[in-house]
Amino acid sequence: MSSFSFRIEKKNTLGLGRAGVITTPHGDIETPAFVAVGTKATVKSVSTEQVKNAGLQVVLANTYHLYLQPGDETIKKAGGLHRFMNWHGPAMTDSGGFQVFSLGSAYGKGISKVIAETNPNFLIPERSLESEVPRLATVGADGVSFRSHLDGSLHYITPEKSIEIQHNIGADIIFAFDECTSPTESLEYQEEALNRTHRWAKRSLEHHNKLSALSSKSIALFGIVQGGRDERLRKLSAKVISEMGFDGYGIGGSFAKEDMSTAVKWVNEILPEEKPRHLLGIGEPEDLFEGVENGVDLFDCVIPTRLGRNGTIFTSSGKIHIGNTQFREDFSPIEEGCECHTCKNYSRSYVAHLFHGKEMLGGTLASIHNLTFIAGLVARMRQAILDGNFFEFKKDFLEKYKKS
RNA sequence: GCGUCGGUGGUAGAGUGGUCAAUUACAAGAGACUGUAAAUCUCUCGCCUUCGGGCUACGAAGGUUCGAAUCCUUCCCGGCGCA
Repeated sequence: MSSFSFRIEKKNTLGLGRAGVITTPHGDIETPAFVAVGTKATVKSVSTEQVKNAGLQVVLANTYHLYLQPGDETIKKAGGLHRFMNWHGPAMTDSGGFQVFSLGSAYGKGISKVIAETNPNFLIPERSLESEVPRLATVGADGVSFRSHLDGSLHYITPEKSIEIQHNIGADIIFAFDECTSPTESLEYQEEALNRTHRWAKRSLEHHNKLSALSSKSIALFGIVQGGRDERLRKLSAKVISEMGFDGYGIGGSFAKEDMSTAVKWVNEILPEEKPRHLLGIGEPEDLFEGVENGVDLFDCVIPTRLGRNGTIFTSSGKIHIGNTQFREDFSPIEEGCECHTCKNYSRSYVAHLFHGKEMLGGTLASIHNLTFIAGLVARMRQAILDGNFFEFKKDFLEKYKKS
């Protein structure tokens, strides 16, 4: 009946890493896989054809952003997300849970998904600058109040509402509505928020089942594990969410850089092995290795496109700022031997020129390369697992990548 | 030639006696960015510095003044007008 499934092909002998295949109504995803973020039903500055050619198998859009604009009813009328954005492969939507964080406790404070361990201020509750900036999201018991960043209008999102919007959007995989907490919150708050996320997970699942029963469409729902940086809460969350019976799992939260792999390990040792796991919002090369090694199957991250648009480009020997003086007359490709559209056709000098001239194509070419690089890296990790040499590959790659 | 307006840091362009190494924008240089409030943001941008400050600077040279990018004189250069 359900056209969603996950099959493990091979496991690492050490650690929790595995290679597998997720089947969705819009095709298979070979895992581990990197998911392109297309928040507003577009991977910024890149066409869906270019996304596909860059080797991406899946895209992730955002519930809250699409609800505000153009509206989920519009997407439903258009025939669903796939047709609306002309992406015919597997697609996912995030629930809006991240916006509870980014537009709520993190709003205007310069706090993000991964924080530097060298900034202890961010880890001490109440030390975080009690910003004068009013937050745009406020958590209530039943849901979250959002003040639209587009026009100031007020919107109340409950788990049921998030699921309803996601069904209207119609991706293949959707997420339960959760609360991504700030690492600056106290342990007491983390626990309170976690209990809320668990209640919301249950409500998300119930509403999803209700809507699914009325629909011919097959949509998979992933539950989200939270728990901050606390071992007890992370493990509790993994257990509670596991027992609810989701199709797969998201691992959420804002991490201190050095905590991430530990938290992922705690969680993945508990989550059922036969279901896919998605580490939400993570995508730097070092982090991807840690995730895969610790049993993550899916990653999504804005980093390839955001960095690309801002002029930072991935290469196998580290990141470069393409606008830097040294590239102005460097007529070699971004990365020698790279098969992406950018590297096959343009020089560093040309891309640098586009950035200096503020030409839109610069962001596009850089994004195409970065997407190719990151998706390709995860694909190589997958191959390494299948070939039984994941750890050698990790060592070789990082040695060269971090040298510069 | 006479008259007139003007010459400010890479560029444009503020400032018109002290709070000016000089507002601002652009250019330039560097950095940040991890379920996208982001084609965005931050920092630097005369020279030297033990980061306290020191030195040289607003066409050039003199002068007035306690003090000048700012006032005066002459010169040089440019725009415009009249010859």
